[in-house]
Amino acid sequence: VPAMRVRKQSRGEFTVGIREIASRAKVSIATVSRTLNNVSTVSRKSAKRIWNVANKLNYYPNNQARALASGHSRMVGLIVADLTDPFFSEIVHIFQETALQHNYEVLITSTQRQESRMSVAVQRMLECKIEGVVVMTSQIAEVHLQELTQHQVPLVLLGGPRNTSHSSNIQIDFLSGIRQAAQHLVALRHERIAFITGPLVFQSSVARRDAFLRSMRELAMAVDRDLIVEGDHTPEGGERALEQLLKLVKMPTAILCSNDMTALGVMRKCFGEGIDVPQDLSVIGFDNIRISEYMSPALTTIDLSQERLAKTAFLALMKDISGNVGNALGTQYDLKTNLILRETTHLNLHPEKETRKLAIPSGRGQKF
Amino acid sequence: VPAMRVRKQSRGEFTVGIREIASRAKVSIATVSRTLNNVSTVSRKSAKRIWNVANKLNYYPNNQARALASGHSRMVGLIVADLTDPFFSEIVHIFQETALQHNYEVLITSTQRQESRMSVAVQRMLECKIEGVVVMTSQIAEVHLQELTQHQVPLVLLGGPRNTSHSSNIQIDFLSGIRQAAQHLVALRHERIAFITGPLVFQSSVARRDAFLRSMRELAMAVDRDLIVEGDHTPEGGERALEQLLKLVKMPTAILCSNDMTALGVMRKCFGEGIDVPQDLSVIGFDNIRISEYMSPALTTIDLSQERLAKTAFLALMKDISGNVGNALGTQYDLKTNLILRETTHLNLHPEKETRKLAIPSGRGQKF
DNA sequence: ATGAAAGCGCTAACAC
DNA sequence: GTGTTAGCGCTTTCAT
Repeated sequence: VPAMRVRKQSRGEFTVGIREIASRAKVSIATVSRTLNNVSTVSRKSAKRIWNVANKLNYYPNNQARALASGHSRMVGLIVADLTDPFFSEIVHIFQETALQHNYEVLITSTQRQESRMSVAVQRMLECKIEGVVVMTSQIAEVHLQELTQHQVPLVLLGGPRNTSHSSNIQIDFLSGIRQAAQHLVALRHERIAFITGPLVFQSSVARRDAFLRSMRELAMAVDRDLIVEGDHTPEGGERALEQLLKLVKMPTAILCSNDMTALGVMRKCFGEGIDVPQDLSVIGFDNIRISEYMSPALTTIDLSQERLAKTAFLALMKDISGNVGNALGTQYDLKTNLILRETTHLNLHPEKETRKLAIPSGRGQKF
Repeated sequence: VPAMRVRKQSRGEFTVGIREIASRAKVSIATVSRTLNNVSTVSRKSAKRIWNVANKLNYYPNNQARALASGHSRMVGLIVADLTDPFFSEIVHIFQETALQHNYEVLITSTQRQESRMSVAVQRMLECKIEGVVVMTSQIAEVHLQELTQHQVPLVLLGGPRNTSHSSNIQIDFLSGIRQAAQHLVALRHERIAFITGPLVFQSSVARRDAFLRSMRELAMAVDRDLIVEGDHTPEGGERALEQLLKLVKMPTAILCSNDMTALGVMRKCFGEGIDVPQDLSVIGFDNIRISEYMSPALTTIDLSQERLAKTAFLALMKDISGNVGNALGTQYDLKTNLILRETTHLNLHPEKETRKLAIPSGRGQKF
């Protein structure tokens, strides 16, 4: 039985493919493929003809088929802790934008800070045959990362363990910004400075707290145990933490928060309790999410450039994907943080002991 | 030359596929495929054996291959105006969550309110052979929608034109919520009530403004032309709009904003200018984004349930995808809006003319 | 510079 | 219940 050369249309649907283009342009499908992929060995004449036909037919290549045939899906994964957190939504956006410029699609996953969601996320990534994954959440068990590396998937972690093999790592230099914040507050005569942490089960939360502790030690400032309160990086957590601080016999005069959402909750609670920010209480956030600028008063915060982070992450992944195969140890990246002075810090009006008066009239609008 | 039955591994990479499983489980690849797809006609014994092998080999199906062979990509597209806008990031999240439950991946696109980005978005969708698209932005030219319908892609629009063929439509009932807001303000004795619109090139912005105008007319309240100011749905736009309002000889005592981000800008500016919200000026937002609750004072706003919107959109799309093929007219959906009373509205303390005193002491915390 | 042909990993008839 | 086989739409040698 001779093979028929009839195009079988399954389910009666009609799709333009390179076959159609090939026959109309009187060339082989190979030439069409080359043309569409900008392979240089195609003659000007054919190329022109092929492009014309393709446009006329309103042709769009089939990514699935392409991926299958070429072995490259041109997809990467991005796993974040919470897509609805402004900090991450900004990152997701820039990351995707960057990916797009490199002709990559990105599979987004928000774990909503629940570790249980990771396994399904990893599964999706693997089934879509992504070429690499960026992980921006601590709620990820070793097992899941192993599952990925086991399948040869290049990994870029945010604040992962120091010397990871099989994966690159982006480290945030919390200390640089937090030290600036601490010095700023001390310069404003604050003596009782509180710190509201993130969930301490996460490395990154611990790192921020430790950076604070270290900064205070450098300045020879005592820090009561009471003044370190655990939050959860949500406004609600911030409110609860402030409540706890409010019960103290000696209230802090300044609070440093592990992220801006926490600071948002703190300020909200202050408003409710009639506490004036920054006259009665100075507040500093962390992340510099877009809306921090629009709070009233505008939040003084530590900037962690979401744009730099997102771009660094994608580029790091690209490097690892296109780089040599296999077990090469990943690259380390470091991102600095910086204090952004706005309106929520003020000279401490109620110092406990008289210190020598310095000519620092106010913290507002002051260049650091 | 006899055909060899050797698995040719391209590029030297090793991937477990159903062939591998089949040979180890001593069945054909068809049976493996059936098992993995839970087709009931597989014997218990074989199924068990196959699952065991699959698990042991750490097998993950290849979605691309699946899509190609079956003709179903199990991917849908979601196009939103701005992923970094809290209103949309919430929607994106819930939409994706819902999609996941139905075993669908979602291709997210944020047009950043630029129409130019639509064409590339549409291109991506088409190349990924998505099964349907939800469009939640007005910045989309007819041409692009046509491109999609032309390719038989089911469409769900948010606030699209009324009687669209080839696409379903989710209509927001702006009037229900805006009328409540207007009545609330009038009940609080406000007479000069301003409205900051969204960009008036968009149907949805016009619709909100018109709902306001209509509500005021219903209440026999005059609305000066000066009191309708165009914003752009960003905090910056809100600030600019308030600036304009501030120049008026007769300031409004209440402002209704086309969205919460605008209200955020307004409140920020008020804080800067020493205008007390709500004593001097009542402010009402629209959308009820999560942070509106955490502003200080907490924003009174009109709720548009992001959860309902996202779920409705996805389910509508599912219906159109699985429904009959071709040119069936889509379904219309309607979503109500509702006033949420919080802390940014207050009895007007400076009424122009004495109206009869009613026993309404304050707008704060009041049930409407 | 172009074409023929062999798959990529899987699904879905169809046959038994 | 299970196996055989023909593709899905494309890329990519290998010849020519």
